[in-house]
Amino acid sequence: MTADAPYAFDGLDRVIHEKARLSILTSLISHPAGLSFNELKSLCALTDGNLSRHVAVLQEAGLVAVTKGFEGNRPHTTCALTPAGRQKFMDYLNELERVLKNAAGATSASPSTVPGSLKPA
Amino acid sequence: MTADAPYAFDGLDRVIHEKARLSILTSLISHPAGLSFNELKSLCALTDGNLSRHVAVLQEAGLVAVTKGFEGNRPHTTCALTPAGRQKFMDYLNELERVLKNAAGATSASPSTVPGSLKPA
DNA sequence: CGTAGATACTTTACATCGTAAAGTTATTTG
DNA sequence: CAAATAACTTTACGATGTAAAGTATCTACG
Repeated sequence: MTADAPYAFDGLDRVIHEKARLSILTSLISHPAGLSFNELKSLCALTDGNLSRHVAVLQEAGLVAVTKGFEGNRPHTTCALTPAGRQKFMDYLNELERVLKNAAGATSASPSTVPGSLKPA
Repeated sequence: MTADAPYAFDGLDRVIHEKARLSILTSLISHPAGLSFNELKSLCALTDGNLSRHVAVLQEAGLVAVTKGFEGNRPHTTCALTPAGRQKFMDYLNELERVLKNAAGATSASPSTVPGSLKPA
């Protein structure tokens, strides 16, 4: 009797669930070789300050690795998913799929539902 | 050239995307006849105050209809999706599916990606 | 040569927001 | 009638997302 809340979605990690960071992570998983600061900026449509902060959060959480170097003589930051980050993101995606299935199941089906009938199927 | 940020996910409405509210909306779409305050509380594993606030937000956004009445002689609040809420939630779910497809596509495929090759497939 | 503008970020500062704790009103129970 | 329970609501605080300003370096122009 501890908790069987079917719609609680505990697996939706806060760090990942945030929209901007979800964008960043999706970009990165699609580009395993990593992406530069500016590439991320345009792919995700984020401002400089915004991206900087979110990347820092992801780095502190150990989800992305940030490499600061120089391209020519200008600073050049590259970001890539860490193995752990990739794993956690996959876990998150699994939970997302669960959300989607839960919701999608109800959307077209069940033309009528009685008030008393909790806990669907 | 205004913006073609493929990973921006503009459709992820803030009001819906929040974890607790996502729980509530998923609960409600699965129970079209509506749910009581307490049913929602246990389905979503939220505290009283928490649920109260989130429901208020959803109501102000026009996504859920809140009906306050009496069951016997105790107050009894019932929540249900509005038609608009249902529509917006469906739109959100579509965007979620896009996120999932974007990410899932990259997870198993593409054993190597060259740094220069942006804009996948 | 110097200065105005661009590039690549970082830092600060504010304002919003989620959450827990306390408060409210009414109603049972001992 | 006092204490406990029920069903919420309000307040208060801390965390967090975002925009604006700041920093440092480099390039182009006159």
